[in-house]
Amino acid sequence: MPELPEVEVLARHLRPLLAGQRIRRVDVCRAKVVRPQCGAAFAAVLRGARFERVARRGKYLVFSLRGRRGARLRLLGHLGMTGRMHLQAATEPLPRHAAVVLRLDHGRFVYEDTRYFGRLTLDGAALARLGPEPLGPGFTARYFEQALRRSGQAIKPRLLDQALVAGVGNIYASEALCRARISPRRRARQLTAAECGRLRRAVRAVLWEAIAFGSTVPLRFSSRGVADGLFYYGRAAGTPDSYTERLRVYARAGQPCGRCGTRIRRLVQAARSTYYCPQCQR
DNA sequence: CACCATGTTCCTTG
DNA sequence: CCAAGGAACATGGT
Repeated sequence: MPELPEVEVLARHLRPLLAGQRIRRVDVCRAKVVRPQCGAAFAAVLRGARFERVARRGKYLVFSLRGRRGARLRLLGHLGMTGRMHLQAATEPLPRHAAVVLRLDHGRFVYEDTRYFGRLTLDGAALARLGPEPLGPGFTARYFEQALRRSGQAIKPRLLDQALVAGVGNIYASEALCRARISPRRRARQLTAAECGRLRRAVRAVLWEAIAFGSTVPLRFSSRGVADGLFYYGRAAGTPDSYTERLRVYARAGQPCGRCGTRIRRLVQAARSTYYCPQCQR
């Protein structure tokens, strides 16, 4: 669930639910997802803290809290590939892969992650390494063009570099290149100014539309069942077919391109799948 | 059994 | 030293 749009929708969902809530107790079920590595120290700092703000930066959730002695705390959450966060009643069963549980005054905040690739950390250093927000003012045409000019890497894996632009992942990288009609194999520095401009606009449009889509789906962040509200692969269980059409190329190898009918292809770049239309994207 | 999976970090290769 | 690519991480779905 974890590219920028999914994290943004989650942040909006959690914001009103967490504001003002106090952490009574912290249970670290999987020590490896927590930093500092000592789960006891992590728990001790957060115990008694109160949530003040929930924000997003790239693929990170940023929780601002006030510690029990008044200190400002910043908790970063990264969902890895399979992480989820939701609130549940204290009487509900914990999900199988619960990694960290924050017990609140009423109910609890659960971070679960089947593969445990995600992280919760009190160390904010990761944010300093991120590039500009793609939907923010720092992601200018000039910045993007100059940043791409410095790399001979293929443009698709280049888009996954969080220091170039923060929040684009494997799904939306393919989608943005499709929308901009640029081949994923093109070298970054060989894109023309016009192509850089198209790609920048495509990145923004694809992310913006995904957020808009996610925000209109009634979200139910339950840990079990199919309709858990996160628009994974563009499919929300039990919703009309139009939602399944949301992604133009991702995971559609062999299916006809919606524009020209050519079969969509899958290729592997830097050990990740890329999907594209060989006719439309040159 | 084989292969694939929304991400990041670390190691190797050139 | 640098850039780029691949494996590792851990679990589940098809």
